Amino acid sequence: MTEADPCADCAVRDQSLCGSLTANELDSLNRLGRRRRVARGETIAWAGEDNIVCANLLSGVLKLSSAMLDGREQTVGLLYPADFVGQPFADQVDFNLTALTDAELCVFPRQPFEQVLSDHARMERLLLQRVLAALGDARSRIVALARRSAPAKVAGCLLDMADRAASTGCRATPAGPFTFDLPLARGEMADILGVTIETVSRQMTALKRAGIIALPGGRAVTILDRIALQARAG
Amino acid sequence: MTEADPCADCAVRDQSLCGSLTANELDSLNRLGRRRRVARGETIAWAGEDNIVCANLLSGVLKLSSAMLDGREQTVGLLYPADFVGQPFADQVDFNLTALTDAELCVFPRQPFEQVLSDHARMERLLLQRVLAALGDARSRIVALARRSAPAKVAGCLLDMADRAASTGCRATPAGPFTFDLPLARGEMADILGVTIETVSRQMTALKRAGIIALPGGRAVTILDRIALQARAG
DNA sequence: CGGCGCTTTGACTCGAATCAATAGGAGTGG
DNA sequence: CCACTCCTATTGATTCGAGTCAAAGCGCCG
Repeated sequence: MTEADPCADCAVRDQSLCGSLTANELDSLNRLGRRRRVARGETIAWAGEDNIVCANLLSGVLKLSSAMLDGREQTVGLLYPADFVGQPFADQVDFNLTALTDAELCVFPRQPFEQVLSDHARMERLLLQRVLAALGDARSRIVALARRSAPAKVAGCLLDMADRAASTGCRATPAGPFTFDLPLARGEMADILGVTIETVSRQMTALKRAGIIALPGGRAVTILDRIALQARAG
Repeated sequence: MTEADPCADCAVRDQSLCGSLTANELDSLNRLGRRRRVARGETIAWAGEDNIVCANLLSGVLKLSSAMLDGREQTVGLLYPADFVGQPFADQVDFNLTALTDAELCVFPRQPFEQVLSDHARMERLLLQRVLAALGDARSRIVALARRSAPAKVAGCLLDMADRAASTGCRATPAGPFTFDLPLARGEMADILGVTIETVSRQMTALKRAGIIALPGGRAVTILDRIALQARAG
């Protein structure tokens, strides 16, 4: 091979779909995969375009979203490192795919990737399980969007983000104060929760005034009273 | 075989996952499958229960739903004939599964069914494609629930139901008046759309007064002006 | 006929959107 | 270092849509 093994330094080798493959089998994907960096805010694919690629997300956070006619936007899902990105077997892309932070992808052309799926049943099985999990996640999100009040949405979002942050380093005592950086701007939270920026902002200040969270500055959030936050998440 | 081939009279033989199997291969499922009838309103599985079975839906309409603490309910998906029912690989059921109409299922014990998936890659592939489609559907539903007004939700629901009815017999001229039976009571529409019964009722009468639909009685709905209905669906 | 469940309608309330300033904060250039 | 700008976030005043509460109306079946 003229090229160094691109998987050797892969941060998500064991967490991603590739974890189902032996070093040997990985070769077939190796030949297909190309690293790609995207900057915060960059849109990787637009809804309605031809569906060209799939990928593994190596680092960063991506969002899947749908744009309304009136310019508003609704986020339908978030993608984190080791998540699979893309829609196999679809001719067109259904949702915009945008980087919320700087991110790095391992990109595969879609159709050859589908062939790899056919050749590696364990990988297809793993993908099926991930898609089933994503389906469960999307359905839970339906319930939250349709039935929760704005305070509950914001509290729930903060808890989700805190759990996500806790599971990727920066662990602290689960009961005590816990500080982390939101990967989301207010507007992005609003797009996820199906409310306006102003509503998110108001709920955040309400939580701050209630002594449940603190906002030390920047994108940092400190959870002072997790129990109270969970109570508000309904 | 002591038992007559249960697939011989299956109404959805070619539309369901079983369509991927040859008559020979079908034997392995045949041995697992049992027909089950459920009555309108009957709940087949409760969220939180052990996940025992998967199934193909032969006839009728089922809903997947989540119950709120306060007694309200949110429907997260509908299932139609030939749809696959259940969550392979999950230990617990995530959502209540309830019959909206009298229905008939072809039920498989979950774990043996998973083995059949492993043995029949074409079938697993087909399931993957269906789950991907369900994911896209759930995400579209997220957008509709989070961002559409009540009039748009009701109009959109009627169009969905009309399309579904049109594709299963009772076809009429696409432009002219088109009458069909809603499989849903008002309360069920409300649970799907994330609004109250009263709101659904008001929107229906608003559409009737605008001359866009007629309500001939029972569960029948006539679409008089599809264009206007589409306009309201946003 | 009477009761029960579903639907419609009305009056009122309340929560979140909208409209409109104002305030921070990061980066730039004088 | 400070003034300026741009962008995001916060805060306030007001509106509007959908929820809530309450009361009929209707159809169905015993």
